[in-house]
Amino acid sequence: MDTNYFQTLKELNLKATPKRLAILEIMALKPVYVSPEDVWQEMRMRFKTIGLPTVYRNLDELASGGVITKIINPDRQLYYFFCQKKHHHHHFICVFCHRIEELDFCAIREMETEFERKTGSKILSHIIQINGCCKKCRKGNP
Amino acid sequence: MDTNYFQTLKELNLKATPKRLAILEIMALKPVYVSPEDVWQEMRMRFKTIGLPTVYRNLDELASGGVITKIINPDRQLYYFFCQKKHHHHHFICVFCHRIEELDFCAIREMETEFERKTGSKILSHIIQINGCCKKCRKGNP
DNA sequence: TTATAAATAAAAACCTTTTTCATTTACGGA
DNA sequence: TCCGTAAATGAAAAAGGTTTTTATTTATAA
Ligand SMILES: [Mn+2]
Ligand SMILES: [Mn+2]
Ligand SMILES: [Zn+2]
Ligand SMILES: [Zn+2]
Repeated sequence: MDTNYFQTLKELNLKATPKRLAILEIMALKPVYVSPEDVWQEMRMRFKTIGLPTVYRNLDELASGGVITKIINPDRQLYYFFCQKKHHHHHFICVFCHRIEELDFCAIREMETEFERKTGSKILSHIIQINGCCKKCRKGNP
Repeated sequence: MDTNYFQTLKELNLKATPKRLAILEIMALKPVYVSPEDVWQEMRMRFKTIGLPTVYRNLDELASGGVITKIINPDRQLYYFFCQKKHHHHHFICVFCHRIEELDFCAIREMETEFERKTGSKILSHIIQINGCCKKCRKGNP
């Protein structure tokens, strides 16, 4: 894991502010996905003044830069996770404790049973969704 | 496609109100996923009084009953779709026009290229996420 | 050290979704 | 068919997460 967050921020053309560095440190340590509110709570222990909008903005910027990843949760709120894996992969998320297991495979049904046996987890549902731009919309979009 | 929506509602122990029937009719015709607001706009053409909360409530009930399906959209708002397929399957969604293609396969990477070639769509991203309850949380949950 | 653009705090605004509650409606049983 | 009752609805307000606005502060390149 790369811990030169100053460098990380420079590469995104973002100023290396103490608060940004702290957000990266906080995120990198967590084996769970977190809400902006979660991050804010931790930030408040480190800084006497830290606004929630600052946390929202920074998390959004870091996600746009690909440093952290947005996590889809059934509650449709914002969550982020600092992935260790850099190649294409997916996640098992626990919607109760927010713990994440990073997965290397991509097909689903076939391995559900084996996955449950190996990890002791109970799979409640899975999401597979392909997002894109249909034929009609390609005329004038991405 | 089953169009006996009166029967559909009875099976869910829901009263067959004109508004519920209209919502089902509206949903069943659409090849796109829709927001509660979208449905409300159509309902307003059919009823002089129709509250947005009624639309939200009914869509939620229908989704709980498995009649319609929640669609995950990157904007994290509520969307629903009336699936034609009844077995386990997934969707290609166009985030521009909300058109949906119902898919029969489950693995992803392998077929992206073929899918794009066949349909003329451009896949921008895909979501695979397994939701569940981890080993630790199973002690006291689902 | 200084100039400048970028980042921030605080407050308010925003917007989707949910709740509350009084009124109306569907419908099973008389 | 008529009633009684639980369910459904409309209107209004509230909730709650997220974003915008603006004045001030800060990082950093020159
Ligand atoms: Mn990951
Ligand atoms: Mn479908
Ligand atoms: Zn499209
Ligand atoms: Zn868990």
